[in-house]
This record gives sequence, C-alpha cells and structure tokens, in this order.
Amino acid sequence: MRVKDETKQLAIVENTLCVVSEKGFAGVKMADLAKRVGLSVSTLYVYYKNKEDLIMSIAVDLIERESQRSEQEIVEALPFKLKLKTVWLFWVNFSINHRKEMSFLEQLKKSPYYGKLPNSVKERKSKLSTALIDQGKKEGLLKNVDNDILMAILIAVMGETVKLIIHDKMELSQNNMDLMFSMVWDAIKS
Amino acid sequence: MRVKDETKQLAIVENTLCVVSEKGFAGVKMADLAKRVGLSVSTLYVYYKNKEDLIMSIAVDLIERESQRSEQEIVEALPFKLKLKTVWLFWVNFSINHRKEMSFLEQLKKSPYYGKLPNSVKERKSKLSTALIDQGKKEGLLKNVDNDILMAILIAVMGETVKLIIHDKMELSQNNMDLMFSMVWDAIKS
Amino acid sequence: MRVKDETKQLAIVENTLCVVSEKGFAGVKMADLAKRVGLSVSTLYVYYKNKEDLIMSIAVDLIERESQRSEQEIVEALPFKLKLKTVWLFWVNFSINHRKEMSFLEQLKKSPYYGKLPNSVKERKSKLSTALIDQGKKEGLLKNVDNDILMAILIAVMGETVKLIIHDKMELSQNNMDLMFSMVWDAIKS
Amino acid sequence: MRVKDETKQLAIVENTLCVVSEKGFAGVKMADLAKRVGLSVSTLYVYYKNKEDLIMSIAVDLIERESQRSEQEIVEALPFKLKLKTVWLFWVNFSINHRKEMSFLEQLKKSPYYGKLPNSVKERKSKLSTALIDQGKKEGLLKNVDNDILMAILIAVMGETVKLIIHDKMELSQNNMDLMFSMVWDAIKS
DNA sequence: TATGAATGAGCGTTCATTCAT
DNA sequence: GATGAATGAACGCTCATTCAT
Repeated sequence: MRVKDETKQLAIVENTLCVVSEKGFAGVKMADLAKRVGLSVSTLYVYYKNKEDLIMSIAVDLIERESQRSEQEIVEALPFKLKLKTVWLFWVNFSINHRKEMSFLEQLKKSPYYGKLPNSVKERKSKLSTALIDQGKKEGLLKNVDNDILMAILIAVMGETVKLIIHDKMELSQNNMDLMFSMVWDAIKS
Repeated sequence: MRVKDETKQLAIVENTLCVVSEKGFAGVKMADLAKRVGLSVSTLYVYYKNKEDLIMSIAVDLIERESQRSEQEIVEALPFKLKLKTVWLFWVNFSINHRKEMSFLEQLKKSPYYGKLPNSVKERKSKLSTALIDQGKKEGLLKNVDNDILMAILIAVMGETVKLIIHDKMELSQNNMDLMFSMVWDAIKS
Repeated sequence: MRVKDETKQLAIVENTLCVVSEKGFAGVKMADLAKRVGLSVSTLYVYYKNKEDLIMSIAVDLIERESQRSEQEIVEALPFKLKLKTVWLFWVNFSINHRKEMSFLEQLKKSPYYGKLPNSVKERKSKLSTALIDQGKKEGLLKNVDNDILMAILIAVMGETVKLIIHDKMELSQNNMDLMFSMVWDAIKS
Repeated sequence: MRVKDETKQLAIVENTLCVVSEKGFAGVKMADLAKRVGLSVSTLYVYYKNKEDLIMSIAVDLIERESQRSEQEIVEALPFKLKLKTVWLFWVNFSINHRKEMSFLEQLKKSPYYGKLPNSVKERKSKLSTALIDQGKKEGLLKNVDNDILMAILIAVMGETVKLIIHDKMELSQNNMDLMFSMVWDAIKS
C-alpha cells in the first residue's frame, strides 16, 4: 500500500499538519481531510489504514527527519560555546519556519499517540544533544548538573523564545537572538 | 425541597480537573462525568448550563483563586532576590501540589475557551508579577530587557523544573531548588 | 387543587396562549412557562397535573366561553340577513381582537389534544349556528344545501377576512366589511 | 462502489410527507424515519445534511412541481368562467389526491421553515393565478376588488370543499362540485 | 403549599470505519 | 485501486415529570 499518487500523499501530510496545528488531533476529520486533498474517504483508507496510522506515520516521519537534521547541524570544528549557540539558534529558526511540524510534535508528546510510538523512535531524538552537553561539561564550561536539567533549560528557553517571536512580542533580530542565548548561557554555564 | 449535596458540586470540579489533565477538554464527556460523581446527566445540566459553562466556571474560579494567592504570597519586607525566590519557589511547589489545576490552566490557554474568558479575568493575572519585575529592574538587579522576556524565562524554567520533579528526574530537595533558582537568576540578573 | 393565587392562574393562561399562538403547543416548555409567571416548575404542577391538563383546561375554558358568547350575540328581533351579518361581523371582530385565543383553538383542532376533549365540549360549539342557518333556510333565504356546506363557506371566508386584516392586506373599515359579507352572502343566498 | 437504492430516496420523502401531515414537522424524528425506510440514522444524514435540509428539500421540490402543474393546467382557449372552474376543480381534485403533500405545504407556510425558503421559490407560485384573475376583472366578470381578496375567497372555499370531502361530509360528485363552484362564483362574480 | 433537586427517555448530529462494486 | 453507500457507537443537550423537604 501507500504507493500511488505521491502528490496526494504529500497533500495529505501537509493538510494534516495544518489542521493539527490549528485544532489539534481531534480536529482532523477523515472525511474533511479526504475532501481537502481531492480524494474519496475510502481512498484515504487505502493510503492509511486508519486515523491512528495516519498520525503515527506522520509522527515517525517527522521525528526521523528531525533527528537527521540534528546530526547534520553540528559543526565539530567550532569551540564549544559557539557550537552550542549555532545548534540552539538553528533550532530556534527551524521551529519558527516549521511551526506546524513543531506544533504537531508538541501536541504529540501530550497525546495518547505518543505512548504508542516504538521506543526506537522515541529514543533516537535526544542522543545527539546529550553528546554535545557531555562535551561542555567535560570542558568545564557547563554547570556540573544532570544532563536532563541542562537540556530542560535549553529547551524551555528555546520554546519561549520561539513563542515570543511567533506572537510578535519580539523581533527575530541578531541582537535579540544574542540576548536570548546569552541568557540561557548564563543560566547553564559553570 | 430536596437539599443540594455540596459534595457533588466539588466532585464535579474535581473529576473535571482530573479528566482534563489526563485527556484534555475533549476528553470530558458529560455522561461520563455524571456517572463518576453519581449524578444523572440531566442533573449535571442543572449545575452547569452546558459543557462550556462547566469548563468556563471552573476556569474562572481557578484563575481567581490563583490571582489571590499570588497577591498573598509576596512578602514586601524581603530584599528583592529573596522575594523573587520565595515567590518563584512558592509557585514551583504549588504547581507540583496542584498539578491538575495547573494542567487545566495550561490547556485552557491554548484552547478556544480562553478567548471567551471575560477580559477582567484575563488581565488580573499578570499585574502582580510585572510589578515585581519592575522593582528588580529599578534596583538594577535584573537585565534591562522587556518584561515579557524576563517573565518568559522565569516561567519556562519554572515549568521545566516542575516537569523534572513530576517525572521523577529530579528530587524536590532544598539543594535542587536552590540550584534551579540560581540558574534562572543567572539568566536574568544584570 | 387549583385554588390559590388567581393572578398566577391568569398569568399561566395568558402566557400559554401567547406561546402557543407563536410557536405551537410544542413551543410551550413547562420550565419556561413557570419562569415567566414567577413560579417554580413544581408549583406549576400543583396548578395543573401535567402539560396535557394545562392545555386541555385552557381549551375547555376557551370553548365554553366561546359558546356562551355565540348565544349572547344573537339578537332575535332582527331580520335574518342582518342577524346573520351581525353575528358574522361579531366573530370577525372577535377573532381579530382575540387572535391568540383563536390561534390556540385553530391549532387545537389539528392537534392530538382535540381528540381527547370530552364530546360534550366538542358538540356544544356549533349548536347555535345551525339553528340560525336552519332559520335562514326555512325563510327561503339560503341555498337549500347541507348545513355543513353553508357553515363551511361562512367560516372559510370569515377566516380569510381575518387573515387579510391581520396581515395588513385589508383595512378593517365598514366598507370592506360590507364587501366581505356581501361576498359570503352572494355565495350562500338562494 | 455500492449503488444507491433510488427506492430509499423516495421512501424517505413519502414517509416524511406522511408523518408531517399527521403530526407536523416536530413529529418527524430522524431515527424513526430512518427505521421506517430501512436505513441507519447515519445513512439518512448521507441523503440529507440535517433535518432542516430534509424538510426544505422536500418543500422546494413540492412547490416547484406545484408551480409547473399550475402552468400546465390552464387551457387558454376556454371562456373565462369555464377556464377558472377547470383550474379550481383541478386543484380541488389534486388536493384530495395529494392530501399529504398539501398538508405539508399548508404547515410549511406557518412554520419557521417557510421564512428560510429562497425568494425565487416563494414568488413563483402566485404569478399564474393573478394573471387569471386579472383577465376575469378585465372582462368585467369579477368584482372589482383587490386580487388578494378574490384569491382568498377562491382558496378558502376550495380548502373547505376539500375538507368536507375528506371528512366524508360531502361526496365528490359532479353535482356537488358544480354546487361548490357556483357558490364561489356567486361570491366573486360582479 | 411551595420549591429546589433530580431524573429517564429521547433527539439531532458527528465521525471513524467498513462494504460492495 | 478507487469510490459512493452504509453504519454503529457516541456525544451534547432538552424536557416533562417526580422526589423529598
């Protein structure tokens, strides 16, 4: 299954992302979705076995692509602080440019769907980042506290930064980004 | 005249909070809720005009109680850093002890219900905190950046702190709390 | 039962009439009605055993009062055509001034409630009128056709006359009334 | 692809007509209707978007067919009185043979549904008849009064005629029909 | 008598999913 | 493979009526 029309396939994903980010998973109605992409409901069920399959497939795809990106983003040669900043800023930018995907992922984590994801997929995500943080600690640049805590801070502030920009409470300027990163850095640096 | 069972009223709220924090607003089914509190569906509609009324009533209650608490929690006499720390820790503790309420409020903000809240209720919330931050800036203790940004950092880290504790990734010890606050403080101090 | 507050009693009837004429019997909601007249629902059930009783009581009342009026309205001394015209015009006027009652009665006839009226009440209505028509036939002034037919014509045109006036398609002037009656008269006169 | 059972469609309309003429629009219960025609409730909603759509669709259909019939029924060549009689009798007959449809239409006019009909549908109905009446007035055969009044008389007597026959108070014989029409004619002729 | 509390039986509607061609 | 037809299981809500004080 899931072979035929690639265009439709993409349209389904795109539309699902759209609706989920606006109205949540419950807002996705199979009939609606089918109409939007110009398919009959029953044909939609040829592409995806059911609603769960639809959402899980998209989720797995998204997460896998995200992991790949993390790996590519790290430029080994840079000094630690700059390396971290680069990655951090990359994700801020990425989150803003892929709001829908991020929103989908965010909602996924709180939904019952998340629990059904294969562990292999769930684990894959954070590996990279912990390696990075370990390096910082080894170099004596980061506070010697649990990785989870440092990660939490990094991600929390990143999330708020994105929100501030999306909600037009802050401009996406070099200055502001420098400021925001300096604040996280101050928080986690030893 | 039959007499109203005050217990039921509380049970309704309690159960709603429970379900919302576990499955979101959509997870609240009037029939289900009625059964949980030992009432018939129609009686539930005697207490609340409809589902929206149920949720909004609880929301307004929660927010008002939250505002009151904020006001009470501030001990004017303390030096700024300590004052902020006290408040911040109070909310960390409170959030942990009232997970369901907090989860409800968190979801409320992203739901269409939030937009329907009377402005008077919405506005009341933030006043206190901005006053506190203003003081910190006036005393030259906080970075001279937008209040929204400082608030965002404070709240973001608070949220993550709570999550770490709830998910058993960190103990709720004096040491850990000192650590966490020191991290936020480092981030926002001038 | 049904003894206490005469004012409430009247208010109930008045409100029921109002609602029925606007939205039909189904539009009468016991709870609504109670609120309108400043009674609790349960007290409304002290006045009337149930919704059917409420409607039937009003119906019987209305019909009985209507019959009485018919009797009073006939001035024996007049010549037949004038006598008929007087009665006919009386009813046109009455129908206009008591739209709600008439509407109630009209709807009653098509409703399942009508079948439940005691025959004694149903029969009483037309007696008078048939006597009048019989007289007209005896005097050779009316077509010698079945009373039902003559009655039907009289009533049908009366109904349309009322409608024309109520819907502002005709003025309630002496001329117009003369015209309308002359039309019925032409139809039924021998 | 399963093929649509055209019978069902008709059965829905037929049953709706039946129920409406017996118990009014409120008497139509979607679940009941579905059962009558051997469909599940949800399938009924495949045929019609909702209850209003069901009723409005039938209404529009009926009115349009009625208008068409009016147009066809007029035989231009006949002298006026005969032409009018033909049409009048046609509608008497039609009303008797299509009681349910007529009852539906009658109730429609008093229901809130009527106000929601597109004007194009509402207007179409009366054009023909007014043309006919105008002719009668031009030829000096009808009383020179407002068309609304003449129409009202024609329709009112028609309605009563139908009722008399349906309620078995009069036979549908040539004689009786001649009589009834002569009565209307006497009423409206100049 | 008066009334707030409580309820069962229903109703219109939605939606993910399956059937049959 | 594609699709229109069909459906069961819910869900939110209403309302006449009864209960219990």
